[in-house]
Amino acid sequence: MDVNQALRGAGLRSTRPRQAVLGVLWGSGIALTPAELAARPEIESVDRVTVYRCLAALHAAGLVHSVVGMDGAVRYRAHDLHQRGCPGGHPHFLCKVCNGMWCLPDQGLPRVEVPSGASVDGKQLVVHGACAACRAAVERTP
Amino acid sequence: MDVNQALRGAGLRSTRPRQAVLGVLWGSGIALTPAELAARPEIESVDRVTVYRCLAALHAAGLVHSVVGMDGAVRYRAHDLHQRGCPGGHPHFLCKVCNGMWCLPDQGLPRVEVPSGASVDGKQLVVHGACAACRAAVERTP
DNA sequence: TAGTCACCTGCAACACTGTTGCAGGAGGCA
DNA sequence: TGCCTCCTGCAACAGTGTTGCAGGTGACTA
Repeated sequence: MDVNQALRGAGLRSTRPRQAVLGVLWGSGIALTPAELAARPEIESVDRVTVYRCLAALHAAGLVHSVVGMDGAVRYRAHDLHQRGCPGGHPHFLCKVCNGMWCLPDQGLPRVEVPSGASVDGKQLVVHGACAACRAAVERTP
Repeated sequence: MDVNQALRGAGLRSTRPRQAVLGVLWGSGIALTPAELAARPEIESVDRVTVYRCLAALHAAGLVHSVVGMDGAVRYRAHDLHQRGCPGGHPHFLCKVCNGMWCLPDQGLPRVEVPSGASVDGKQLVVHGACAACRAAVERTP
């Protein structure tokens, strides 16, 4: 499935900015903030406001999910191409050095007892630390 | 232990803004954003910048811990008076209606397998939904 | 292929959040 | 009481996200 098909399939118009945003998210494989996205060469020419609106549309259409890192930044991650309607029902790993965020889709989220009478809409588990590449870089240049 | 003692004990000067901020956090029992804190009558007269700096100092001194909600807002919660050096090592419940945040200190955080070579500094689990009071309010006024 | 219409984009402006620099003031100790 | 360090408040700024609006474009129909 390509970017065009994915957009159409989700009921969205296939426009250049949306193709670019979804293409970068698919290509990067990690979760990106709107600012990181806007800095990509493929998206540099797209207005900042349009990036936000594209992300909102993709999110509403279920093509991406969002995660809030310990730094308070919202990051967006494209779902696996062949696994529609992802969930985001998994932990995420956030590297404090390079700020990259990775999904940990093999693992689930634990059951949590909430205060009596409260209802649960969703959960989010973020693990923060240093990724392998950043640890190696730090050890090379102490 | 009172606010003064707590500040001194943590190696901080006991000033009016710090007393006010810590007092409100202790009194409220829930986690508050800097903006929510600054809106409190006890703190209204304190400069916005000072609120941020007080929170940073209290956090560094281990008198409060911080949590990032699904809304991207950082919230601060005072530790239990008699339980120094809290941890934040527990889940938090965030009400999407009133934006209140509660600690769930009886429960731990699960073990998570991170990508090979990565190191873990900490974890954060946020459960979002509606608190009992907000659910009741919604049901009363449909 | 041309026409139409709803949706999308880009620009400008704004609100909010958080940070930095600096001068003056207050807390705490001798 | 005096002094020194730390803290506060003000001003200014950067970054992030939102809103309104005019114009442009995609997709559908005839």
